Amino acid sequence: MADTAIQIGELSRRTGCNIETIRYYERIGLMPAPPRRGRYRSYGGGDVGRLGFVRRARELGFTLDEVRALLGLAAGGDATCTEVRDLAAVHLKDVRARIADLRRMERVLADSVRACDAGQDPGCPLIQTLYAGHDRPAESVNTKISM
Amino acid sequence: MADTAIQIGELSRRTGCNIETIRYYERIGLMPAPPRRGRYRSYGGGDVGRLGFVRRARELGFTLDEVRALLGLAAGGDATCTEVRDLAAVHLKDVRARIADLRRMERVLADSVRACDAGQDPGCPLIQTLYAGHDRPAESVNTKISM
DNA sequence: AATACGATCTGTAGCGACTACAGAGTCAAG
DNA sequence: CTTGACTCTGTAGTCGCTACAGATCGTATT
Repeated sequence: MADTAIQIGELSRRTGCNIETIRYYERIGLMPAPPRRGRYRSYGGGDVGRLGFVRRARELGFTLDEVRALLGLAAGGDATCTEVRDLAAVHLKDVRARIADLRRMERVLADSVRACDAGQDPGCPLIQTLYAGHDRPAESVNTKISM
Repeated sequence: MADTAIQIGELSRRTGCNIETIRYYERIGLMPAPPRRGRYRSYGGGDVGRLGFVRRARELGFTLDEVRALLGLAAGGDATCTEVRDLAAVHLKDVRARIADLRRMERVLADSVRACDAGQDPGCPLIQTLYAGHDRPAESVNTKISM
């Protein structure tokens, strides 16, 4: 436990997290500032764990603020499970909304591409879709256009 | 056709596009700088059409660069349908990849929430998932974590 | 001992697609 | 003549990184 000290490059390799990103996480207070060996950052096993946690949470689509909250909850006792659950449930709802949005896009795009391939319309079907719009002004579940 | 001149607020209302965003589109050259009545921008029917086109393309998830390309193609003749089709097809692939990513997230989240609800594990199942990772380092189709 | 190489350091600026101000000017109605 | 709604310009902020530039550090080789 004592001499498992590693440098930032090794931490990066073990977690799959970019070096610049690690330093960024430190700047915004998501990762603690580690002690220095000389002027180099010196990390331990705890950091590998914490950063791994952060990365996995990010892979599940949690925002950095949510990750911060999760880290706080994870540190607390086990009475926090409900809170974690609720955070996840809210996020899950969001993920599902995004899936729904994307599926709508997918459908329209696939239809257009198919119509293009059929090639019977005078003029490009997709361009026509874009010019005319399709009935509704197309409000998405998420108000904003989420790239 | 002559006196259909409208102000930016009206254009915003008709297209559902934020005023600031309209000015932003002008700055980046996606919308042409309209003539001025005094110092106020004065738009015509063509602008409503063009901006509507842009908005619908954005709703389909095209990037602004892709929208620029689509606008160019739309202006060109009808030999461009193939190019439009290809642009759409590439984008469709991307949309599908994102859906796949989100579905992976959805599955893990839903599982965790369910496990939390069951409430049999000692400790929170989601927190445990995040700490331990689930077998693979979880590479997504899109290399980067796409919020 | 000099030098080359790799890793790390700090600090700043850029990305995409907006969004949010501040502070000034313009216009019509009451 | 003032109020209120609208518009103007310009700049800075958002999110989550990513990409530099230019300095410094530690080790290995010549």
